Order: sequence, then structure tokens, then C-alpha cells
Amino acid sequence: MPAPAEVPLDFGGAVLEVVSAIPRGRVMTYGDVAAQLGSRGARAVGRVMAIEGSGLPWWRVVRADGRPPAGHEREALAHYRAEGTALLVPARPDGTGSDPDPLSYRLNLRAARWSPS
DNA sequence: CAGTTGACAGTCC
DNA sequence: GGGACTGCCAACT
Repeated sequence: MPAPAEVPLDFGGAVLEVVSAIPRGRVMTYGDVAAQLGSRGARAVGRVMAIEGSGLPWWRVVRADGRPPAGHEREALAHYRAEGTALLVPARPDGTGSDPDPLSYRLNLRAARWSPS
């Protein structure tokens, strides 16, 4: 068979498939996931995660800025530290000791960004 | 059927 | 380097 029906699922089904294929310690941007689906609806991907994201490593899907989904930065951070994902901490010149935004961290996409073979 | 929303991305200032 | 605007796609009202 010339074409292994790998896309009998809907858009959401395909998203779940790609996100579920992301290895531990790696991350993908919404745009990359959408690109794998042959679509550019990065926003559509995000919405699928918000709905069907339950039961999936949604924290492995981050924005192009290297920031986790809005409203879940704290939850995602716990997963990143637990999986050893490459994180970039905002450099503190003085080291005041207090972070105005502890959730202002970013992921090192240059090292953690992964793409399916 | 049309408008609005939304776990975004890319470009311009 | 950071902020604002526009563009895209899919689902909801």
C-alpha cells in the first residue's frame, strides 16, 4: 500500500500523535507541530492541547519564544526540572535574590528543540 | 451562515 | 533587545 493511512484521524488526533511522539527532555513549538501536520494553525494546535491535552505531555509543547503555555508556567516548570529539559534562566546582574517573575523562565530551544525524523 | 475566540508565529517599529 | 500589529487555522456561539 502506497500510503500507510497514518492520518485517518482529525486535526486533533494528529496533534495528539505528534505531541505524544516527543521524547522526554525535548520540546517542540506549536508552529513545528502544526508544520508536521501540514498546517500552519499554530493556534489551532494550542487549542487542541487545551481540550485534549489531558493525558498528554503538553509541557513538551512550548511557544516559539521558549515560554510554556500561558497559565501553566508553574506546572510546566515542575515537569521540565523533572525531565532535565534545557532551561534558560534570566541572568540576574545583581543577584538580588528575589525574582519579580519566577515564572519568567525560558527554554533553551536551541538545545531542547526536537523534530520528528 | 457569519462572527468571535484561542495552551500561536512572524514581521515591523 | 523588546513591544505592537497582522496573519493563519480550527472550533465554538
